[in-house]
Amino acid sequence: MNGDNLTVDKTSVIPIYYQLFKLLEDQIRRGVLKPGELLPPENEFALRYGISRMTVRRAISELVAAGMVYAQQGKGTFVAAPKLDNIIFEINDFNEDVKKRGLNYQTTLLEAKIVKADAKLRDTFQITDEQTRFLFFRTVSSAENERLSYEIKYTIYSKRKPILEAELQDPSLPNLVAAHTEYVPVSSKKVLQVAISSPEEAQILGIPPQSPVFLIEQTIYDPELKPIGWSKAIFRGDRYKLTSYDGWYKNN
Amino acid sequence: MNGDNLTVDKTSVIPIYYQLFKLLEDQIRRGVLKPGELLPPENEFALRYGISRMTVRRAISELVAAGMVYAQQGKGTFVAAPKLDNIIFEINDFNEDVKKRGLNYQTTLLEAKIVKADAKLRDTFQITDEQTRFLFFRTVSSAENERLSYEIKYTIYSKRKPILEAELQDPSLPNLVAAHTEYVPVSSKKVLQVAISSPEEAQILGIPPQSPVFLIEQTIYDPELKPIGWSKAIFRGDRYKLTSYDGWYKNN
DNA sequence: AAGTTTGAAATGTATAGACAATTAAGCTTG
DNA sequence: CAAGCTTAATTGTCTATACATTTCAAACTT
Repeated sequence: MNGDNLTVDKTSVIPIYYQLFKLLEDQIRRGVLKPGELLPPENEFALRYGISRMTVRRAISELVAAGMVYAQQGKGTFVAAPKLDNIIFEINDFNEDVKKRGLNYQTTLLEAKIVKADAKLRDTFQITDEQTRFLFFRTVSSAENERLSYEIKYTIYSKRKPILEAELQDPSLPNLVAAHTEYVPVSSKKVLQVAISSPEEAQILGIPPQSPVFLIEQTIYDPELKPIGWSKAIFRGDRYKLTSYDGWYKNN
Repeated sequence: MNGDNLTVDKTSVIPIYYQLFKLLEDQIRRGVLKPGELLPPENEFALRYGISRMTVRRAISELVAAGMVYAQQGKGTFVAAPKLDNIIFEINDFNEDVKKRGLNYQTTLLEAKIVKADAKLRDTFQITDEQTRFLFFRTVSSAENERLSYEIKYTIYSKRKPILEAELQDPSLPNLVAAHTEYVPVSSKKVLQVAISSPEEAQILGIPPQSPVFLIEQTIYDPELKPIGWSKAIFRGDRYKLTSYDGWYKNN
């Protein structure tokens, strides 16, 4: 019941290395093995469980990959101290957050058109050709008839593909770029700021002007680091908060 | 010069698996191998370079761990599509950000004392004992004589260790918890919000009241998920922005 | 023509063994 | 005693091999 299975089953369909990995992971999560502590040597595990040292190494390397232990040649393998200051989330988490609360969530397309590059756009995309065409999207997401976020997106328009309703299912910037350009998106830069809503944004979101909002700008690049997509998203500060967990929480 | 070394050197001190890993990583980063593409089978690599298949597997498993390829039993190994919507940063990045700009950065201790739990504190720490004592810290960080962030921190005070000037070198919450409690910090929850500065915060930071700020609350837990530390940090919205890169940017 | 079987190709797991590299402790020697 | 040497312990790399599992398509059967 308590998961204290201190053996491995060599006949199980579950790989031996995985059984051993889970066994050790569990002991670390529960604090039986504490940060800084020395693990038994690989050969002892091999002997104790009647398995090959390479199999033991496989289990331990999974722990290393998970950041739960670190090995020092000549010394041994130690339980690591968890990194607790990381904050990890996805841009999508902003919306997942709302969906999780079971609200009726939807994204509406306000506008989609093909535009030529103005000076500002040419600058962000580092191009000089005034004829280059871009796809432009404006969307609003809302829950329970309340508007929560507003987003504008630009991508280079190099395929002549029509804009489909279907792709609004996942109107994320990487997706739009992949669908409408011939470039391969491989890298991305995001800048997260606090801002004060502009009159236009306030009007669209139905909030008082000068309200605090999250502002996320994202730029997407191809392998040559050429910008191929850019977006700016505004999230209502009074409706969104981001929660991030890490470390070795117990999950069982 | 261009890193196009398509061989591995079996006599090098650099491990073979690592050479092969770098070789493939480079081709993926540069777009020679594109997302979705099929890699040659492991046996072909082994034959081509005159190395063992297990060594090839080691190289590929590093690529898998890096999220750059994925393997499907029976089918083959494919180049992955990079995840571009992740936002990853550390709480410390708020300050690193400022330090990077080469500014004279420093953290000042405003107050440090031992307090007994009031009702609100007992609630966040989920305890009933009114006698439990806490360490309380208030710090301000500034650059070029301008105050940028304000932070209050609480940790359970179970060791009788005096508060040292030294530990203000790294006054991060996980650090303080480790130094002053007997609990082992293994897990953490962070909530990031936009807020409007309170009169007190505005006064301390020297900004107009009602200014937009980042608010980060962090709770630190022991293996039993008992809260052992809590902090609230306020960052000036007009001075901080967070930048996050991911995907397969070229780094050479 | 439709369904079934078979087999080749690919990745996944496991083993036993050899040797390299690093560390720390004990020993030797000047 | 200090410096250097030796050795045991431990993790790191690499090989060759065997068999399992999954996928897919070709061959075969009905």
